[in-house]
Amino acid sequence: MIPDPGSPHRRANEDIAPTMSPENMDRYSPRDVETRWQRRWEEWGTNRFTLDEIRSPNAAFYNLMMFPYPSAEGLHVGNIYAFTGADVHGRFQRLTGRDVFEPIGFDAFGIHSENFALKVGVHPMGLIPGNIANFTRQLRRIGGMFDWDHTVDTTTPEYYRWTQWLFLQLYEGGLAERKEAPVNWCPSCMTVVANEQVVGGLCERCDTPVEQRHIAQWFFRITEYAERLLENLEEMDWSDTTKKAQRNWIGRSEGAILRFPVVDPSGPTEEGDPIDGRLEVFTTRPDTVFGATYMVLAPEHPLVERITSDEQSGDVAGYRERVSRMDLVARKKLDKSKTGVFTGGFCLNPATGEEIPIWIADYVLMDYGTGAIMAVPAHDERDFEFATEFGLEIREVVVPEPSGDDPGVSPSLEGEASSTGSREAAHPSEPKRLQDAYSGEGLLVNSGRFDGLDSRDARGRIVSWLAERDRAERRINYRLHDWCISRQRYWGPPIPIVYCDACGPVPVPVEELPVLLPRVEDFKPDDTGVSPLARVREWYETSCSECAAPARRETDVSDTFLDSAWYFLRYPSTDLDDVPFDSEITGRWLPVDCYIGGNEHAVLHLLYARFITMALNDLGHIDFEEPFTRFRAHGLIIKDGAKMSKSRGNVVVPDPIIDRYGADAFRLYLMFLGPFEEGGDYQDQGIQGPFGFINRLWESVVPVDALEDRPADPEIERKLHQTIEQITRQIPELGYNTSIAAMMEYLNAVRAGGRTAARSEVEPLVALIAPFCPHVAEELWHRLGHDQSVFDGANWPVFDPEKTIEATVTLAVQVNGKVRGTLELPAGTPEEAVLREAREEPNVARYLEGAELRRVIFVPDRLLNLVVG
RNA sequence: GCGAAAGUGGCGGAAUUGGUAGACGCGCGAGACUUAGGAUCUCGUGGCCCUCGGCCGUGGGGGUUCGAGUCCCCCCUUUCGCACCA
Repeated sequence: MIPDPGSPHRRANEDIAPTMSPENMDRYSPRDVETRWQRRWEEWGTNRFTLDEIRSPNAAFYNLMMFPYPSAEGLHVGNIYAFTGADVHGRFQRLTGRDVFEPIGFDAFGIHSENFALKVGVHPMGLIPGNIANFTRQLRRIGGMFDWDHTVDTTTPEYYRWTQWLFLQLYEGGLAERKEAPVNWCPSCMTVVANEQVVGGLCERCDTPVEQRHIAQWFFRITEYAERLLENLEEMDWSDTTKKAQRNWIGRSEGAILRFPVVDPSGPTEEGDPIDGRLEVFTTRPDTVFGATYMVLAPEHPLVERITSDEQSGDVAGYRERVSRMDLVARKKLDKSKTGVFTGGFCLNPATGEEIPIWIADYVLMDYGTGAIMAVPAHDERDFEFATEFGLEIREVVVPEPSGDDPGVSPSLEGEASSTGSREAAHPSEPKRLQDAYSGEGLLVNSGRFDGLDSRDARGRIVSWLAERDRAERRINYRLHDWCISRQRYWGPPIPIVYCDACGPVPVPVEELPVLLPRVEDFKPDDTGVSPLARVREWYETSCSECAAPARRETDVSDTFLDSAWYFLRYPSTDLDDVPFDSEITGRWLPVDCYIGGNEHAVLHLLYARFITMALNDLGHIDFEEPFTRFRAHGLIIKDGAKMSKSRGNVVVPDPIIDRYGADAFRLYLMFLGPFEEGGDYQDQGIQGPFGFINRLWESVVPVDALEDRPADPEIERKLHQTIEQITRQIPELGYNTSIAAMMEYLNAVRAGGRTAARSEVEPLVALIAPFCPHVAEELWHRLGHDQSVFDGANWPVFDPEKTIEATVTLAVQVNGKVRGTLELPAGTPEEAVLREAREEPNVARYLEGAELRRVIFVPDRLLNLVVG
């Protein structure tokens, strides 16, 4: 290999001093090999980049993996699995000649660290450096191709200064706003938690039931990007499951806003009465509006008080009180029966003109749609249940198409109404009553001029009709909420805002950043609903940058997800301290070519990172709007059929395994135990196979003098080219387990019958194994006489398609679809010749005896199927 | 309840996408070698009948096809998301 003078990688040292004594030179010692090469990579700067020195724009490859939270426990097997899988991909790219930037960092702010610090009674500022040092040691030990000159620690002022800058950019761009909002409050963590961090009504971190509170919070207006976040997914090279998860989370639904004029208890309100305003509902089924027999508001709906009649005000207030006290678990329990109270108020159904009662009930959620619904009990399960409970009218307005070929979706009626009798059954004069809501499509009935229309067609027409009188408009609604980034916590970047009595909220001038997080010994959150920083007067007291009057700092810190929403932009520019990221360097390396991470972040982190990237794009800071060209989620490692956890006692501790078998064997085993994107079951004995493989490879190469200097055996050569072909195809698709199997098969073939390998047979294998086992590959590569790292220069072997072609093939001969024999024949043998050979085969002939050959199916080089009768 | 993914030997998993099911590895069995090792090597290893050979076999039941682990329909189970989203 001729060293590339233009390579940014430093050339190898001339002499490489062996650290082993001659007598143990020939035995594979993972410890010796790995410490030697880790040291050498460090000395040579093999993985370090001067990021403005790449050979050509196409050669740059940004290989990203989700950075870890540096826990006190150290790296767990799941981390190592993920990082190894990503590292294999990066090393492969590099072996094919690309300049690969593979950074790593630490996501060390957040509740996780803070809670741990509280638990052990050590300040997080004292705790994090040790954890990071330990992680760094372990990360080096597993042989990742990390560029240690470009790491990120989100808790350093050098980093969070720019996190604060990012906040200010969004603030200036009108994408950050402060508003009072009902929030989830975790009484145990003493903080607001995002909707996303509430799992089944419980706090994601401590499983405490979450309550509701109303606090002024900072929000990022991610909902304004809902449509773009959704649209871009179409074209992105991400795993389908991740895209689906994002789509579901954004939750687009098409429907309409319908306006229901309020009727004053003392008499009908004039239409368009500006004082009274109008009640709006969101519905995806405007076609059922003729069946809306009552309306329900969320108990927190702002119009409730104005609608409630005097007689009902006691009941309404009591109900609202009860609901507000209720935690979200109880409220969201599905199996509980519907509750609610009548407000005493009425509104007009805009389609029928009838007065319908207005109720409040907690099954209507304030944070979706308009916080109000039109209830169509005949065609919505929840409304049906509610109407049944409170004896409200159920009016059927959609009946299934009379074709009746799909009885499964017909409404079941009491009595013996046939499916074609639904129409009459639905007539108000009929005493028969629906037993279930029918939420399918069908033909409209009881809907005035729209009777007989298909419900799908009726939607648009009814909306247009109501829109003529300004009672409806089309609307697309999203499940996605704005991103609440405030945390009433200590361990995060202070939000860079100052409150001035005269000027209101004033952004901290960029040149004054960072707003340093002060070292506060008492950082325990309390029940006051404000951050511990609000107890540090000398910190929060400041002056307004606009009018110089005394002012007060924002004491909330920002969400950890904000730290991780832009770290990939920082990595290439960590050398620079006057900008968050350099535009030229960013233009060269971003967007990220391949991002690998866990599915647990498939929704939130990825969505936030996409949003921030889009916002920065709109604000003119970067020229791309999607940060991750390709994303793949790795699977989960389980043990004994269950997720590893301390409580189960099935946690695999990596260090002792690496001590015994080496990082290379550990890496190889992890990549071998299942498809990378699906994960797999960790078995303690499993590493034996890959470890043995490395040993056999070692023995096949060492001592190098014993290698035969001859052309590869033709059979072996063919196998080699097939193996290269397969692996070159599979590694980019993360088909690691099968790639490793292919290498094992190849080595088995090389060693079959105890034959001695030729150099040309094993040298390519050393390069092939390099992504998985970088240390041993380097060692063998070096012993084979190369004085440069195997990763410098495009050392990935190239296959010759000609040489993958088999000379002879094994054909299966079937009689009536059952294999009765096989034939070894030259590749490409035509049908007639195969048939002739097949008839010679005794076992085949037996089955053809006395039978009439009716049909012959021939798949070239695969099989021959003889159909006899 | 809704959504997604998946069910293949004792185990982890392969299968060119409709063409010899079980590659590769673990484990297990037998043997070889020995500087006794957590080493290495050889052979065997889905079940049953065992005779060259045959029958059965990819969660269960149907179907399409010369041929189904793969495609279609119904059912069962598991895992993971979401969970009153109008």
